[in-house]
Amino acid sequence: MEVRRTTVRDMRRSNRSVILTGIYREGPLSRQELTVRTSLSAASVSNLVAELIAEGVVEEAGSVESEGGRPRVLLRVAPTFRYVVGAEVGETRVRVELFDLAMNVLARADHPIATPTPEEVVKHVLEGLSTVIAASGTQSEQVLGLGVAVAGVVEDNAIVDAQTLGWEAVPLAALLAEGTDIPVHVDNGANMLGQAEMWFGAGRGATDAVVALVGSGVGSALVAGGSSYRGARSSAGEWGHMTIMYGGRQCRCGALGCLEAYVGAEGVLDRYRLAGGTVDSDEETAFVELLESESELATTIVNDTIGYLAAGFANLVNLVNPERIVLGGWAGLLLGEKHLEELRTEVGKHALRRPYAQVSIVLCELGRDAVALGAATLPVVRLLRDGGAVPPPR
Amino acid sequence: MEVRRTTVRDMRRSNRSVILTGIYREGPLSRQELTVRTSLSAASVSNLVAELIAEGVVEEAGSVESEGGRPRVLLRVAPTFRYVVGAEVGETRVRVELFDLAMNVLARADHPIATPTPEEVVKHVLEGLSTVIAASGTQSEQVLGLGVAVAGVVEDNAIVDAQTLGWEAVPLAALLAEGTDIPVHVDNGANMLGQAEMWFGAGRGATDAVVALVGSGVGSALVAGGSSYRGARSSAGEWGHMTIMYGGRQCRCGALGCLEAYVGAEGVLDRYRLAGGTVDSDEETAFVELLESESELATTIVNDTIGYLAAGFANLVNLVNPERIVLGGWAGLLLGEKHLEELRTEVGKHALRRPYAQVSIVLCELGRDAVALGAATLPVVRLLRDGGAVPPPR
DNA sequence: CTCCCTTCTTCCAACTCGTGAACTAAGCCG
DNA sequence: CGGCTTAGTTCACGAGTTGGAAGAAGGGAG
Repeated sequence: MEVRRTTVRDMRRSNRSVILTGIYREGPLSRQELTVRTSLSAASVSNLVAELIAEGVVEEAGSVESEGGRPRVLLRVAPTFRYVVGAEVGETRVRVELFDLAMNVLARADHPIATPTPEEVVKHVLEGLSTVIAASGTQSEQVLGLGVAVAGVVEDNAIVDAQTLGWEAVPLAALLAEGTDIPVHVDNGANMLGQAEMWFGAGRGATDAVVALVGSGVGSALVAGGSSYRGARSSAGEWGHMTIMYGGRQCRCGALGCLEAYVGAEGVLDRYRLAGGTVDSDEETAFVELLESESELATTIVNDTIGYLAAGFANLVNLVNPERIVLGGWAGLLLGEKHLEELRTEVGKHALRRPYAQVSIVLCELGRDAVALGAATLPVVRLLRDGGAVPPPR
Repeated sequence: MEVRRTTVRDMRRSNRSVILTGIYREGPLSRQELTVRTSLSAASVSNLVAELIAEGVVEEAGSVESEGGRPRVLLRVAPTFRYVVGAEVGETRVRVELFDLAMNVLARADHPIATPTPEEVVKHVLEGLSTVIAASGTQSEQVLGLGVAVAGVVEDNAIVDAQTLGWEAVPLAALLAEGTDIPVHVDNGANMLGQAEMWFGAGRGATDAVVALVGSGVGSALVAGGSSYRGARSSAGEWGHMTIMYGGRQCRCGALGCLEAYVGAEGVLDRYRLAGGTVDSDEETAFVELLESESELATTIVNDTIGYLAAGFANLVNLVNPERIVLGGWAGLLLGEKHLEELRTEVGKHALRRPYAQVSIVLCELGRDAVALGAATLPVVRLLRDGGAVPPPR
């Protein structure tokens, strides 16, 4: 009995949420359009909008002529109503960015980091937070929340396992909360990048999609029915460790034949090397060189990679039946820019006809710096869910 | 802007639905327990329950002593309030069953079928419907709905594609509706079996699960967040055609290396045959013999099968992070009864540690005849969703 | 057998919300 | 400037939930 919708007050909150979400997600809208889309009465829309305007969440933004009558007044979420901060915790740096509600970057703070211990990271995130708040000239009370993206498994705002950082069971949100009054949200980096693409990039408009990220490793973010799917215990989306070659290459996760071992940049270059290719010491340089090389060996390796990746995509298509697959990650983008058409064709060879015909395969639009942007949407999601109700100051 | 929750009337409907669903799914409950679980006030629960009792949907069912005070009156959905019918359309027969709301079978009609043309099937389903209604002594008006399970892709109650039956674009629900006034629902057979297991079998209590079906072919039903996940266009769950051996055995779907080609009974026996084993002409007999044989070859084949199946399971574990995987299908059950422990161990070798630790792998409890039962839940789902409101007679 | 205690259930006044219909606002056209 | 069209607002009303108080139903003690 999970669903509990009760009092008449909840209804109002819910309606506020629907209206606010509509205004935020579907661009400036007039009250009139809102009544149509929400199937609320004009009276209620007016009423709720008036409330939202009075609270400063929504503002009027010019008008648009209608068909002969009174012009519609467009509404938008006031970009400067509150601000949100997103942080990306990487292996080598911490990046913190402050956005207004229209998701314009107002300030940024990067900090290189040598050994990413939890203490170091907490310190630099908090420093970055102060820095961006100061640099943007906003007040701390005006910051709605801080979203933090980490490359690891996150359950209930606490990090459970982050191998690349060497962390285990680190209550990151709690640690950060000790140093700030701003509400903290922590989530997985791949999910956050996916979230950014879904809201502002190639995923716009889709409700059932997968954002597939191919870098040195391979991951993905699943979106089902319009919201991120986390599975039973928030670790869904581990697409990289799907077996596509039973008994095949050893993956760093220990298993054999994982997709990552074949299409992750590391795996690709390793295959190239084993086949006799020479590989630059820098992974990205090497990968670019491989893609640009016209040698027969390089071509074979690249083609094989496309084939393996296509099988991985086909598995997604068959199992999840998404309407869109968004390919990203630095290696994924490099690969996709040159070979997207072949990739699509290859997916068709592995996937069932019907779901294949229903999926579109596209590239990420936001580049790889969108992680902090995605993280910054976490507080926004909450704002929208709560219908613009701002948590009381502590 | 999909979510639209509006008027105060919807709220009542929704609350009725919550209460009714609670009573139905969590056994007999007292009003008092309902107030706790629904977080509605005692007044509202009483109010709504009174309404439900007056309409005959719910009835009191004895009482239970509380701690010293007035005993609680237990409530249950009146089993005979309405009846539901489930039909299973197979390649060789049509089975129709009538249940009361407690899902006791009250009547059954089987009909062998030679060439499953849509006309034949429609005719026999409708005949079966009349038969079970007559046999159970109920009135046609008392039948809430007819759920039909078909082995094929179903979109919006219409069959899009059913290869095993040789159907394409058959508007089955519409065809059936021409012959009866009872509301008709059509859905995929694997999903229906999954639904039955989730409600009454090994899936009880789980909210994120996969029901994996291994028979001659291989399929699955995905359950996410408590309800069946259909994907963008209702064909999610095609687990059998996931590539687990890139470039491997040819599958009947045309692709290479599908799971089904390795663990579907047909694929298993084919592998056995190719390796020199002798195989009975009847598939099931042959499969049982293979499992019982102690020859080295047979053992190898079975062990390999477990390995492949484990890889398929591991892919599910990694990608969707379910809390439970329920293995069923005739071949799956035969395999599972003997080798479940090995299967679990093997899954551990292919899956990531964390999600593997969070999943439990169990066998179906309902046997393979539960398809009609699952189909019959379709009208029940609707009844619960609508809070016990019965569609007006036509 | 009666009274009291505990717990479950119902009744009632108060409050909140969305709706429809009438009404106002605002632009356009002739 | 008046009529027309479309957009947004006001208000009385019906519908629903709630908290608190009263009622109902047993069990136990004397």
